[in-house]
Amino acid sequence: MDTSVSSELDELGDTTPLPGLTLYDLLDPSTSSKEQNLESDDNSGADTDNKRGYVVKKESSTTTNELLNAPGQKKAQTVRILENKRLTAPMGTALKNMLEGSVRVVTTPTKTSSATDIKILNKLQTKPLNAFGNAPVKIGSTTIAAPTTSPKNIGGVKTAIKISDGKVLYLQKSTLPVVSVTTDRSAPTSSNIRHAILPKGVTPSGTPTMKNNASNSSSLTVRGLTTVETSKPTGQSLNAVATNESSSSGLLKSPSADAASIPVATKIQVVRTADGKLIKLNQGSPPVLLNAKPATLGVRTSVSSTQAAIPTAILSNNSNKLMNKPTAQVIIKGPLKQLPAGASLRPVINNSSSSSSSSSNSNNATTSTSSSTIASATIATSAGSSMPTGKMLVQSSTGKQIVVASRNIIKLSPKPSTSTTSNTNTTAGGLHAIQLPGKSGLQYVRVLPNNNSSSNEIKTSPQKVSLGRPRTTSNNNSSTVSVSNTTKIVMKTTGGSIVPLPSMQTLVPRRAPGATSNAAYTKPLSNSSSLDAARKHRLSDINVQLKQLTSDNVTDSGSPEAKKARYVIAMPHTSMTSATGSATSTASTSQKHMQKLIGARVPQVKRVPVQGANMTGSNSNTTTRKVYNLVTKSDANGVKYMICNKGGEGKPRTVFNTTMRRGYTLADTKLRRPLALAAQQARLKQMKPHQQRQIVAQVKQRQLQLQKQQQSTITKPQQQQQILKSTASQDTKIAVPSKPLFDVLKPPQMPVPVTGAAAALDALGGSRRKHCNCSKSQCLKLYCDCFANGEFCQDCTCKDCFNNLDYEVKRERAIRSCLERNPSAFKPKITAPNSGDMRLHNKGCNCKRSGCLKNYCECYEAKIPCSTMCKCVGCRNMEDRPDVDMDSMDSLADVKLQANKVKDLNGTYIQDNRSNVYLTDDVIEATIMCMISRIVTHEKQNLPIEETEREVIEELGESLNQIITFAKEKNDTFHTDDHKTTAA
DNA sequence: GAGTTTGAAACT
DNA sequence: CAGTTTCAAACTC
Repeated sequence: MDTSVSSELDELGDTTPLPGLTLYDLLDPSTSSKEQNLESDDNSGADTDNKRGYVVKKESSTTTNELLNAPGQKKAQTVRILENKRLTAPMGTALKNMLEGSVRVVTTPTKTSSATDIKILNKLQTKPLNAFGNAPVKIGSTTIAAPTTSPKNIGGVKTAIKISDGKVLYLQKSTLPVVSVTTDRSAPTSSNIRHAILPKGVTPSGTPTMKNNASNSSSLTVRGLTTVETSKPTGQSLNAVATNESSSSGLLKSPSADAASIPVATKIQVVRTADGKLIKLNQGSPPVLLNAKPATLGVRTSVSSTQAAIPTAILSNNSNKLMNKPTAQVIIKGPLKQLPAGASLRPVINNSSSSSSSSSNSNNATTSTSSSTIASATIATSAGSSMPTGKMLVQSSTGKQIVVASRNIIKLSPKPSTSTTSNTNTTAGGLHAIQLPGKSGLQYVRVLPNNNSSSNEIKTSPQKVSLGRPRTTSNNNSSTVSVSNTTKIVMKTTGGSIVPLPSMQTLVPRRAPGATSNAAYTKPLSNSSSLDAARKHRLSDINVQLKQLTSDNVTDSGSPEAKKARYVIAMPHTSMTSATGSATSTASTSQKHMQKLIGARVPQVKRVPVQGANMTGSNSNTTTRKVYNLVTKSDANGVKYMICNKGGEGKPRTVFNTTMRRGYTLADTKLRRPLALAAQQARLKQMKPHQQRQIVAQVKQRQLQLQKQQQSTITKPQQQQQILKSTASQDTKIAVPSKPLFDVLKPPQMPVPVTGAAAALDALGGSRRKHCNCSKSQCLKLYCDCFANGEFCQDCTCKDCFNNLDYEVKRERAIRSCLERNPSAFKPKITAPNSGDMRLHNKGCNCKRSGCLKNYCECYEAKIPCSTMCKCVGCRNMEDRPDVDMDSMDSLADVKLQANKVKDLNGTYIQDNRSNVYLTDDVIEATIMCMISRIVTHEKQNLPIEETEREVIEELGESLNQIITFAKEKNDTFHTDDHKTTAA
């Protein structure tokens, strides 16, 4: 399948946004020579947890772009998108669905089967594998099971594993195809046990039931495991983070299973092998092994579980047969069988939930393996020597097997979900829309052919991995991500923003030395080989770091580099914070800070109502549902794009009556209003490829800007505390800046094109503010409004424009330069300190001659009054008052202007100071005294300061009114006298 | 449309 | 940080 944009547009044609599915992670144990460090790490559980995910000891400052462009770079890209978690309006429904965890999975009609598609890029392993029981079980390079029995085994077969909550898991190596792991909260009684057959020493965790195919002699079946703690004598919890995530991650709990019978599913973070090594099963994410989540793995399956639906990783063949399965299965197969030559390399890792699913399209032969089990995964592990290190065999339910590098498997996030319904639909264009429990939107996944033949890895199939994962923070946002071993990714939002993601790393602000809380938004500083860096910079790492961000006990264990986040596309989750009642978001923190900066004064100006502005004060939580279709696409240059289709909220538009100058369009998210996703998609379809790329790149631009902003936002200690506080309450929720990233990523909100400003419409149909006309700045300076707004120049009349994808390097350099000069360069200039507050210019204007009554003035242009932040001279752009209309003020201004322009005898204008006649010292003093009198009166009455302030201002207004009236009268007299004089 | 004005951005 | 220059939009004619 070609990954043309057009086809992707078709995919995007499905308008229903998916719940926050995000590209979560790539499971890459094999590549982690660095992970070996972790494996051998015998540190305490806390340390282990802290270090989780910090696989990379040496960070590379190499930008993603560079990495992606590195020749021969075929590593699967790990991208994490922290989506904006705002709920779509109506919030009630969306939030409810989200909280309930309902997820609907829909597949595109073009494909016979629906499946989240994962492109397997690795070489095919043709070697037969040893039986599972005879060889170490490996996933990737990680050995999850050793052939030898450990002293902990019970009867030489079972291994008792104590989990963090006191449960005991018995891991038993069995020759039987299915191994059961039982968990018992108190004792290894058989009654209250869940079975999973695991090799000794292997402690799978909170993962979907992994059941091998019947054909497989040796397999792992892990059901409903909770966070697993090895029975290491140290007793140190290896999974500190995961322990309390059961509610949020809700991995395995099936709807039918009650809490008593089924332990709360949690995710395994670390597993200790028989040889005593600690194996990191995943990085900060609940998913085990394949990272497949129990509930949600099954596309099209409706999983009803009190626990949150888990992200699903689906490896499916092009037919996507498994997608139609109502069940979510992840099968891990032990021995790898020799694949027949030419055999289809389309592995399917299908996760199906046994829960009550109402999937309408269950065409799959695969059925849920167990009623209670949430999901099963079929994965052929590289058994012993037969399987190359870092490879695993993935077998579909149809029996097809493929050897893949584990790093090419995208790990889905363990998003818990409580809803029980899931629907699957098939959309045209091969796009599969899935709805996950707890998600009100749809996630689209798609199988795309791998066109990159230059990869040194054998491509198993022309498939592309499209994985989405619900975030741990519930949201309505969904994202479809297609990941392939491409060099460049572009994210495109249906909102009209398309961002190239090749240099996602660059989007992450540099991490300040010693900074901890903002580590997630930092990028590595050090330079290293592109290959290593690319591999290192994985979403999983980010996940861990983000998770770490949520922890107050962030330590500096390991190298400082270890904590640097990579490839973070932070998606603020404001909605969830409010939905969950968690702490305030970063944005609110920032707003508070801004409010402090501007002081108590909060102008109540209503002189120029902003049309379309969401002044209802509705929180930003309620609006966003997005679908991020991260589909790699290669252009002529080999640049691949990840299209992020933001649904729900749609393309934002500026609601201003007039066009806004630079900076305003990024401002208040409340000003953005949703645009029908379908309309956006339709517009996008109409776009030409280069236009689409442009838009995609814009998203990146905005991401970069927002990342920078977010970094600066969270640097303040109190803000960090707030973040930590909020995130701590959210368990697995990742602390991300509350300001929705994709609000920023959105195209600037422009006035709805009412007239023939069609030219102002951007490619996505959204109104485009205007077109720049830069001639000397190359559109790479803030002079250029397009650049300043994070947009690419489109249909502009600029000269020598570098503000496009063709000059991305220069562009990014320019962006950095701007940010170096002013970290807030791309921040919104106009923001509202609090919801419902009057917007204010953050920096204030500096007008000298315009009186702030011309569009030269940014405040005036933004239709907001000048504030104390302004340094303007002769400002007349002041707050409006009910009793003083601006017309009067304008009249006064006119009087002044007229008075100042008095022709002398030669006919030239001379300065006339009569305008100052009205504002004598006495008048001013009297006015001030009146105001002071108000203050004194109020103080005596102990009235609120707000009221005092209000009345003082009113007093001032009244005084000005009188002055104006007087001035007008005098002016009339003046003109009359002047006329009489002239006549005389 | 050309020229002027203006103020933010950039520079020194 | 202040002053100057550059720049592009806003404005005027």
